[in-house]
Amino acid sequence: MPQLNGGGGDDLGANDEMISFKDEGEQEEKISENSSAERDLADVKSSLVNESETNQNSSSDSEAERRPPPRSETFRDKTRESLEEAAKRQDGGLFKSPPYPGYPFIMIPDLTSPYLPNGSLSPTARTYLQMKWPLLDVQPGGLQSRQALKDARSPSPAHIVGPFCWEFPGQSDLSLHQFHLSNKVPVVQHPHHVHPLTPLITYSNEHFTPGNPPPHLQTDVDPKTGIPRPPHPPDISPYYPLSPGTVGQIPHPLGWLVPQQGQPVYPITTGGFRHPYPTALTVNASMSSLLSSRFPPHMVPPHHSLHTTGIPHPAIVTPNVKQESTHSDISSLNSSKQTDAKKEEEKKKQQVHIKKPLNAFMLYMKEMRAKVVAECTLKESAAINQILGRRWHALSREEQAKYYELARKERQLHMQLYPGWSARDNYAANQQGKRKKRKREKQQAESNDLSAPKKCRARFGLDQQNNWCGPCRRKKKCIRYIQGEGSCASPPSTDGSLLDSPPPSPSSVVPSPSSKESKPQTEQMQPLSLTMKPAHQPLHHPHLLAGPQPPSLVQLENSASASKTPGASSHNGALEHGDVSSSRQPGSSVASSMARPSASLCHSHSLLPSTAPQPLSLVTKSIE
DNA sequence: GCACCTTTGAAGAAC
DNA sequence: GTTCTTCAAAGGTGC
Repeated sequence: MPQLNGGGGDDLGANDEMISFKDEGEQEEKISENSSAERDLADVKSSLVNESETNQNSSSDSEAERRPPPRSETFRDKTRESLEEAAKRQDGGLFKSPPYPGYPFIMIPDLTSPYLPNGSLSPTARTYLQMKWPLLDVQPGGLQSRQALKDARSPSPAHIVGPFCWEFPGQSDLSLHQFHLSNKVPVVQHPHHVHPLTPLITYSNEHFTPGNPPPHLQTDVDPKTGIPRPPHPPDISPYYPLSPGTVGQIPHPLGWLVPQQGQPVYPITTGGFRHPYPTALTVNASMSSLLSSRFPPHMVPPHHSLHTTGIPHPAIVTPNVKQESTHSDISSLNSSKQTDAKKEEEKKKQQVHIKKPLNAFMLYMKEMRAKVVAECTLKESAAINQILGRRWHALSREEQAKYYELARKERQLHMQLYPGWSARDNYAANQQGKRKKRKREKQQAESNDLSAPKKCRARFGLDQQNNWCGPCRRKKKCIRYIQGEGSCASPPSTDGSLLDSPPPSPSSVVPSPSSKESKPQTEQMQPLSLTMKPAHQPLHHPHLLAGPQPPSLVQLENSASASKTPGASSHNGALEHGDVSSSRQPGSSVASSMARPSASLCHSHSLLPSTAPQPLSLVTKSIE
C-alpha cells in the first residue's frame, strides 16, 4: 500500500525506471561502456523522484515543521540544474525560477477543451495547461507560507462558490482565468480555498493577492456559460512544465476535471482530505448522498470529509446510479420490480469502477498520442503505442522525470481521493468479467502447447544458434533451462554479444515453472520471430547503421499496417530515430522487416537518451 | 459488443 | 524478497 507520507518511500517510478534503463543495453560491451552513464542516469532519475517525494513531504503542512530537512542538499542540487533547465526549456524563460527549483506551474485541465458545456470533448480531454499557481513562491516552511496556508485554508463563505482562478503562463497577458466546473457536479472552489494538496504548494505573493483578483480576471468569458475561460495557448505542452520541486508538491487534481471521452464525470470521495485539511472541507449533503449512492460504502468517506471542490475524477467510471433509486421508488408498488430495481442498483453499484491512476508512461501517452497521430497519420493505438514507447525511452531524464512526477502526484491524489481504493478492487471487478480470464487462459494454453520447445536448442536447433538467446548461445546450451528456470529470456543481441542484462520488466524475465511460463512464453516467441525473420534478410543495412533517420509517413504507416497483422506488429524502431529501446517488445514486424529492415526492438538496449540513436540490427552473421 | 493489440509503469498476487 | 499478473489509455481490428 503506497504511503502518502512515506518519507521518501515513493520511489515507485524510480526503481522501475532504473530497471528499464538498465536493461536497455544493447550488448554487454556497450553496457559496460555505458554503465557509468546508466548508473548516473538511474541515479539521477531515481533522485528526481526521491527528491520530489522529499519535497512533497517536507512541504506538507504542519508536517513540514516536524520533518527534518530534505535529505541532502547535494542530493537536491543534483537534479536542480537539470530540472531548471527543463523548466526553462518548457516555459521559454517566461517565468522566473523560484528560489527552489521548480516549475512555477501546476497542471490544470485544458479548459479550452471542451469540458465546458458548450464544447465537445477533445481527444485529449485529460490534458493540462500550464498554469502558475497563484500562491507560488513563498518560501516553504516560512512564516509567510504558513500564514498563507492558514489564510487559504480558512473557510471563507464569500469564496466558497467563487470561481477558481489561475494563470496561464502561455498567454502573453498571463491572464488569470476563472474556472468553474459546471459539468454535472457543482464545483465549489474559491480562489483562496485551498485544495487538499494546496499546502504542498509554494506560494507566490507576486502573482496572487488574496481578495484582489487581477483586473483581467473577468476577461474572456464564455458567452454561453458565463464561464471565463482562457484562450488556448497553442504552443504549450498540455502537461508541463513541472518540476519535482513544485510538482512534487502540487497535485494536479484539476487534471481530472476534464472528463474522459465517453466517461462520465463523478464527484470525488474525499477521505484522503479529511485529516490534513479539515477546514478546507465543506460538507455537501447532496454530494454526500450522491457519493453514497454511487460508491461502495468503503469508498464513501465520512460525511465530514467531503472535498469541497467536488472535483470529478475520470478515474471513476460508474453508471448513473443516482436516478435508479427514483425509478425504484416509482416501482415500489410492485414488489418484484422493486426487487429487480434493487438488484439492478446493487449490480450497478458493484460496477463502480475507480480506475487506476495513470503511470508516467500513460500520462506521456495521453499527451503525445495526438501528436503521433498527427505526425504519422496513424490511428491504430497499438502502432502508436509502439512509437510512443520508443519515444518514451528516447526522452531525456528531465522529460521523463516530469512524467514520473506527474504520475506520482496522480497516485497521491488518487490515494487521497479514494483512500479505500485498491488496485485489487479493479482486479476483482474484472475477474468477474471474461477478458482477463480469457487472456490468462489463452496464455496458459499457449504455454501448454509450447511447453516442450522452450529450450533454445530444442526450439531452433544447433544450426540456428544465432536465434538462441545470449546465454544459451554463449554456453552452447540452454543454461537457464538447465538451471530449472525455464526458457531463456534474453534474445540474441545485435552483434552476437549477449543480452544478459536483467530483464527490465516482469514480463520479460525468465519465467518460473508452472503457470507463470505462459506469459514469458508468449513474449519469448514473438521476439524470437524477430530474430528469425531478419536472419533471412540482409543483416546489416547501411541506413540502419547510419544513425537516426526521421521516420517517413510511409514507413510509419507500414509499421502500422504491419502491426495489424497478428504476430507482425510494427517495430519501426529505426523509424523512431533509432531510439528503439524497449526490451519487452513482444511483437515483431515481419512485414515491416521485410519491406524495411527495421531494427528488432528486442535487441534494442542501452540506448541512453544521451547516446546517439543506434538502430538495432537484427541477428547478425557476426554471431557465427 | 467485446476482446485483442501495443506500450510502460504501478500495484497486488503468487510464489 | 522475487516473480508474475493485471490494469491503466487509446482506437482500430477481428470475431
